[in-house]
Amino acid sequence: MARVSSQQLAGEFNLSSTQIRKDLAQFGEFGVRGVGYDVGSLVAHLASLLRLDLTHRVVIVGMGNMGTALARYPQFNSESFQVVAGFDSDAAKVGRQAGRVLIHDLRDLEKVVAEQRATMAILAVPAEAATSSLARLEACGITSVLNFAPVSLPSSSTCRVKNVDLRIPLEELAFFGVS
Amino acid sequence: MARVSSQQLAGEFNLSSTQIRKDLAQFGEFGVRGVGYDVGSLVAHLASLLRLDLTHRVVIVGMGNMGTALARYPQFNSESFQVVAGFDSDAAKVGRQAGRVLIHDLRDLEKVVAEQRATMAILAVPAEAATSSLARLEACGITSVLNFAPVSLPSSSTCRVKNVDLRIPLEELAFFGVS
DNA sequence: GGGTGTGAAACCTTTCACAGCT
DNA sequence: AGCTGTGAAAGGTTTCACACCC
Repeated sequence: MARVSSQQLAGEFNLSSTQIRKDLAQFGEFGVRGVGYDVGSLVAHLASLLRLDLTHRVVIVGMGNMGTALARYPQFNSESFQVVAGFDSDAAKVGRQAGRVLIHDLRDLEKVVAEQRATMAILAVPAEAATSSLARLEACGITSVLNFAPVSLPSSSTCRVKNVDLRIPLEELAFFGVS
Repeated sequence: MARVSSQQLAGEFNLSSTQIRKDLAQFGEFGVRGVGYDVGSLVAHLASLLRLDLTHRVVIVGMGNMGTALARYPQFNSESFQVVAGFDSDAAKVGRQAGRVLIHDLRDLEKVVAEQRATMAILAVPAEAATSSLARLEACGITSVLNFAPVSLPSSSTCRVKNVDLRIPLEELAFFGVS
C-alpha cells in the first residue's frame, strides 16, 4: 500500500506541508495520523472531486493546425478525456484522420455530437467563425467549451466557455524574464 | 484626449472600481482627481511596466501542427511580439513558410538565433526532444521559453521557462461545467 | 517517532469611507 | 459635482504550534 506524506507532496509542488494538509482537509479526512496519505485512495478521492473519474467525450471544431495539434495532444486522449470527433468546413479534410480522430463535415455537427454523446468541445476556428460555431454547439447540448479562437466568448446558463489566450503566458515571460 | 474612469474599467473586467484604483496606484499616480485616467498615457505606462513597449523577437522550435499554428497566431505577431524564425529537424519542411515565418534546419538554431537577435523561444517539439532543445536554447542566449511540450521543464538562472499545460483548463471545465 | 488535523496568530487582500484635487 | 488616492476596517489565506492518533 503506497503512501505519501504532506512533506513529500510539498516538496514536489514547492508548497508548504501545512498548505497541503489544510487544502486536503477541506474535503474530508483523507490521511491517517502518523502514517500519511494512501496514494490510491487519495487519487480516487481527488479524481472523484474533480470529476475526472469518468471519461469526458470531446469534439474539436476546426481542424486547422491548432485543431489537429490538439487532436494528437496526448493529454487530451487519456483516462479522463477522449477526443471522439473533429469537424471542418473544408471538404478536402473530411474523411481524413488526425491521430485517431476522424474529421467530419461541419454540416454534420449536430448529428455526430448526438451519436457520440459528446458533452465538451474545443473551438479552434478562425476568429470570424467562433461565435456562430459556439451557438451551434450550445444548441446541440454541449455544456463546456474550451475556446482557442482569438476572441473572448461569453458563457451562458447552459454552456460554460473557457477562453484560452496564449498571449498571456508570453506576456508574463516578457515581464518576469531575465533582463 | 480620451479618458477612462475606474468605474468604466471595473465594468469591463467585472471588478470593483476601488480594486482598479488601488492596483494602478501601486505604480504611481497615473490618474487625475476629478477627471479619470488619460487612455494614452495609461496604456503607455502599463506597456512600459509590463515590458510590452519594445518588440520581443521570438523563435519557434518544432514546426509540427502546434508550432505552425503558433507561427500563424495573430497575437504572436503584434506590437510586442514578432516570430522571426521557425526550426524543424524534418528536411522536408526546411525552406517552407508558415504564415510569414521561414522554417530553418534545426542544426542552424544557434546561427539564426544570433543573426535574428532573438531573446524568446516557443518549444513545440515532442516530449522526448524537449530537454535537449531547451539546453541548446539556453546555451545560445535565449532568456525566456514558453514550453508546449507535454513535460514540465525547469527554469534556470539564465533562462525562465513557462510550461503551458492545456489539460488544466480542460480539467477546470470538467469540474465547473454544467451538470 | 512520525505525521495528520486544526485553533490561533500572522499576514495579505479587498472593501469602505472620505479627504483632496479639477 | 465628479473622480482619484489612501488610511482604516473587514475579510480571507497562510503559517505556526501543538493535540491527537498510528
